Amino acid sequence: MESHSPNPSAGPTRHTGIPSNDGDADHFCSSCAFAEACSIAGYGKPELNDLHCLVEHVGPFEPGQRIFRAGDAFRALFAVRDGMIKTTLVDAEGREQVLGFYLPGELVGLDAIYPEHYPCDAIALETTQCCRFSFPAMSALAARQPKIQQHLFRLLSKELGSASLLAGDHSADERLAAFLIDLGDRYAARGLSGTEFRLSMARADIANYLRLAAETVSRVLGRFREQKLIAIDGRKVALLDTPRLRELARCVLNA
Amino acid sequence: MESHSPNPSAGPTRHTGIPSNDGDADHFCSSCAFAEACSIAGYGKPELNDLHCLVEHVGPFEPGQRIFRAGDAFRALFAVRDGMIKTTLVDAEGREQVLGFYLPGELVGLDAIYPEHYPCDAIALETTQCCRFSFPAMSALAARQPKIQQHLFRLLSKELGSASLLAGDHSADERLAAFLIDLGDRYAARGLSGTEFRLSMARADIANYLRLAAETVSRVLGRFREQKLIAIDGRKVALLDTPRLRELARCVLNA
DNA sequence: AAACTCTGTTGTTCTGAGTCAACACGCGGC
DNA sequence: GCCGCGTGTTGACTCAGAACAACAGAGTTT
Repeated sequence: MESHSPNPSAGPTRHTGIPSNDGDADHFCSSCAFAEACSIAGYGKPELNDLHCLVEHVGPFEPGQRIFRAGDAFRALFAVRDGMIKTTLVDAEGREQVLGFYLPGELVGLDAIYPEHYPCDAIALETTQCCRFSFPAMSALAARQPKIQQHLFRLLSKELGSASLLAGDHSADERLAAFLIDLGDRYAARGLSGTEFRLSMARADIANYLRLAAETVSRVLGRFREQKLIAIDGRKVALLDTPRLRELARCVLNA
Repeated sequence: MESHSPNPSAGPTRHTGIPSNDGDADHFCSSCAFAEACSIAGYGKPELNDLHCLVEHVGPFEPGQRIFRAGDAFRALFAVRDGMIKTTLVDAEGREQVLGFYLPGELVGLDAIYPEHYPCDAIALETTQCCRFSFPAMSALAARQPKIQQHLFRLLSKELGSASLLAGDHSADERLAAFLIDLGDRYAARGLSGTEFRLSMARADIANYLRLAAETVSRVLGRFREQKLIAIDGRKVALLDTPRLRELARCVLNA
């Protein structure tokens, strides 16, 4: 592990309901996957309370710890509050396959609804805290609150659209440019810098996610640096020439 | 076009509601994407009527005709009644990318919910008839009928899971074996033969869908024939050794 | 029946990315 | 300090599949 938290509490801790002393709740909630649903429902109204009552804070999870495992019964969706999660599939031959990376505000577990079991492992990449949304409670609420139902449909459909992107056959350069631009855009949507951020995942994870060899990722990032497209030092990256990167990424990202 | 229907009516025809003389309605509905939702609701009950009232039969569409185009406003989901549909994305460079093939009973358009516009073209590969489900009416019904809401969540989640499959990095042999096995399984789920069926799409479409060159598809199919895994004549294919094919496909298909 | 088009197959060459291997760096433990 | 370990970078070689090209068969058109 690159950085190991000095926090002595090894396992995840659980808080039922919303702690009253949660100072950053408002900040987090404003960029959470359900922010839109909440604001439509109207802060302070009973509907919002309904939504908050089915939420549970879980964590912290230390790097490498699993939030859920492939095969576990599906009970809940998880929104990342802080940190980062990767989801991985282990295929018949035992090879790991990275399906996605989830930033704060994003929702993990939507692909578990149909099989009713999580199809993949969810693994913390950094010290990570989550909101746990009970899915039965969530569906019940969605049935009463059309806006929330609509929101869930949209979240599912959105993930469906982005899943198609990685599927195309693109060069290593295009894939990496798209990866960096996409991460940047997602950080920006969260209100953080979209041009300077930390890659929480190892090069091998990036490579696996993009279906490339780790060596190829190294080489392409090196070339991008030579071409002054990015500055990169370890896991700290800065996008220097977003227009050219976006141009490279265009055929991957745009539908 | 390989086979051109002699049907003189060029454009798609529309029937509002369910024609009373639709002899095969029951047969089709029993294998449609909403069959489960209908049977849960209970045939003959008012809920089923609700569902049927928001359905419209559209078609026939002739091969090459579009059911919807990328960019069209999203109003409805389409279930294939008869024939076959491919969905294709046209990227910035104008290159076509096949996203999926849809058999009778399957639902097209779920990826349009989020963007509120169809992200891709839907093109008939054979003379094709569809059921058109108005999405606003569908959501309204889902809000009243939790089972139907649940069913839609499941359909979305299912498609999300299968989208991950093609994303893996697999050899041409594995991809083609998985493609054939998957098609067979889907035909079988529909009540048709899972080992002998027609490939409605051109080799170039298969290749594009699997992110291979058309020549590679030809060669691999030829090799499969030599190895007596399949018998293939033009677009008619028979799976001769499903166990071995399934073994080949294993790391692609199984999660 | 010749010319054309569309689809599919086969042969040859070429290349992007994988694989194997060596090595550099930072970090924690002894 | 030294060692081991995980992570990342770089170089040399290999290979699966792409690209290019030629051609065959089946329909259509003239």
